[in-house]
Amino acid sequence: MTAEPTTRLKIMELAQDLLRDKGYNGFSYKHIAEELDVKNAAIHYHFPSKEDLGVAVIARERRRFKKWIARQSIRELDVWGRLDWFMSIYEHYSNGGTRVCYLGVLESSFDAIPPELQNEARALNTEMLDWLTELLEEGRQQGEFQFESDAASKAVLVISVAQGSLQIARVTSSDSFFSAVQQVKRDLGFQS
Amino acid sequence: MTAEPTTRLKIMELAQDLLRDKGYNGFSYKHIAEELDVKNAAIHYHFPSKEDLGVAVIARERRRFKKWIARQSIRELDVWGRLDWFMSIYEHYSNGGTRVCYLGVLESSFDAIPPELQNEARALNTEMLDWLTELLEEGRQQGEFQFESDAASKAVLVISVAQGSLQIARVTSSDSFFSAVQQVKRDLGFQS
DNA sequence: TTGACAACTTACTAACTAGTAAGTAAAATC
DNA sequence: GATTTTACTTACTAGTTAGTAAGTTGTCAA
Repeated sequence: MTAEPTTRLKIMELAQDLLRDKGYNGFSYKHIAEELDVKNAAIHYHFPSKEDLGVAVIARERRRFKKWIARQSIRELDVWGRLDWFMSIYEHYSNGGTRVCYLGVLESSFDAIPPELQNEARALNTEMLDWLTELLEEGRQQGEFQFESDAASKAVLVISVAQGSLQIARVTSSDSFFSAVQQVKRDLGFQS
Repeated sequence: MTAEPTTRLKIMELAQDLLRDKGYNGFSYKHIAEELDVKNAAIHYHFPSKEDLGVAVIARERRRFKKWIARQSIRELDVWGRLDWFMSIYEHYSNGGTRVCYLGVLESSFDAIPPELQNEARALNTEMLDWLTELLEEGRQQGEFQFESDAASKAVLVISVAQGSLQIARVTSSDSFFSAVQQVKRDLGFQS
């Protein structure tokens, strides 16, 4: 889309990493300015307030998720393939066990982030839960997934496991994420 | 133990709440000072650095956990009872769906908290995982719990679910925690 | 060629951050 | 009764925070 990354994009990329690693209150415009060798006013030019920056990062992630789930190559996968794809989003976040997903970070310090960012976090959470709920329901109707609870509760469980195990992996530096995903799949009836 | 809470204890109580709700970088000595109507130097008197305060809060929680699991009334419970007790710790954190557990908070912004606090978080995490691993192994040997993976992986899964579902409950304001716990119990073989 | 606009920098601010040094009043210890 | 200790307050500091106002420079269209 763009040949060379503009300052605006560089800011968003770095902010995304910082948000993930340090939380919304764990980084400042100064960090970004020094890292990218620009002045903090340059960041304020693109994102007038820190809230704007945070919202922009999560809103982009929401757009990406929407685009992904609309893609033919994802839609034509069977239910197991789509589940694997969904988990691979978290796996992608997981950078050698040192990263967690945005939602866990934002949820953990929910009372300390600005209102618009709360809304974005809530929206992304809902969209992911809704998609996964539908997938689980479809898989159950196809006889591929086995579970007793309602699909929405199961979706919360699956995302909880992904989110939680990534966080635990961070402090134990183990591969707890992969093991957790395997258990979830087996729980749903996967024959290995 | 103490008739009236001293300033030191009040600081720790409030810091604990703030840590849980806003994260380590989401509160300041000023917040505590204003809330308790003391000067920020009073907090520095009891806890020279913010790192000391954070460590004190988590270290106390570690001592409490150790004391709990050593208690006769806990030890004499059957494996299901002990599992329920363990989950009730998280339930206690969950204050109408607005609170999460300390570990999730600290893990989420792990790169933005001071080293000694990282160590305390790691230690508490390990101690809880170890206790739960032993419980799961004992339950399996008694024929009460059914699971295929190794007990340590299952322990990570159970704690992930508790931690993750509390975080999700915070943004969806649902009772996802209770539903998640029920599913975990059913998964282990609980007959309702 | 001019004028508008985009993408910045320079230079600043007020409020907040953790943290300190020196003083004080009351209680405990000798 | 004198002195030490505890638990603070007063008054301060250096650095950081998000944020702004006023310039500067390069590009691009009329």
